[in-house]
Amino acid sequence: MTAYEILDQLKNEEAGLAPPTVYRALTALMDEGRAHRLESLNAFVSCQCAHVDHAPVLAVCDDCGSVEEHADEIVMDRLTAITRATGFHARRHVVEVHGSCGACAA
Amino acid sequence: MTAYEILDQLKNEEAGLAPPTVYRALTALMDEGRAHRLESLNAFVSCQCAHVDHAPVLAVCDDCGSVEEHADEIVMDRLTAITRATGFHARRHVVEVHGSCGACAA
DNA sequence: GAAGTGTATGTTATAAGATAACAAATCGGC
DNA sequence: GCCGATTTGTTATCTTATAACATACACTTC
Repeated sequence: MTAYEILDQLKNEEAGLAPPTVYRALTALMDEGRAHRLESLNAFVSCQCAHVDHAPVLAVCDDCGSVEEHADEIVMDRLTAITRATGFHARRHVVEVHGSCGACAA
Repeated sequence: MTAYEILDQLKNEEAGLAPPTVYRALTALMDEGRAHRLESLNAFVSCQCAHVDHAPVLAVCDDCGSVEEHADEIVMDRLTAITRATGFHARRHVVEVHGSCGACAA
């Protein structure tokens, strides 16, 4: 869901809302780990995982738009290790996979 | 480098260029594997790797803006495997790491 | 309690990123 | 050469995100 889609929905309930309000709320939710940014679609998804420290792997179905969330510490640790080889200090990971979900791929 | 930064530069050499032209060129370059999209910054980077089939891991320094490119088949394969557990058919990977590069972290 | 400072919130305006739409040119097949 | 498909260039508009500003609120100091 993009910020503007959220805005359109909230406008039906609460007149006069503007983009900054939505973005601030989304930023707060992400800081709490309750929502994730989906960079490749300029969108946001609510967190479906039990609270983990690592960013999730988001699998996006290009056909139906569904988003699956996978927590995988091995990937994140490997990313941190790869980049550490050049002295890089990793702080935030963005991991997204585009494809077709099980239902659409069948 | 964002598309508009590229556009500004090209405008000095070739008057009258417009965004679509730049985006088309960038799309073509990405199709050839000669450039990569940096989703989290709405930017593009030229490909520095020997030609690999997999999307690279892009490590972005939030301090100086430098971008390191790492090719790692293990990460990509694991991403494909994780998502395949639910029948997902992976086609495109987005893997980016934000942090501080070796020079800035020192 | 009043004043000052910093932060949060809401609103307005604008910046930044991207694409739709259209016209013209080019290419390939017949 | 003609026609349809594709490519290229241009104009216009859409989409996403943030800067800027005003106001309110919270906290600290006197």
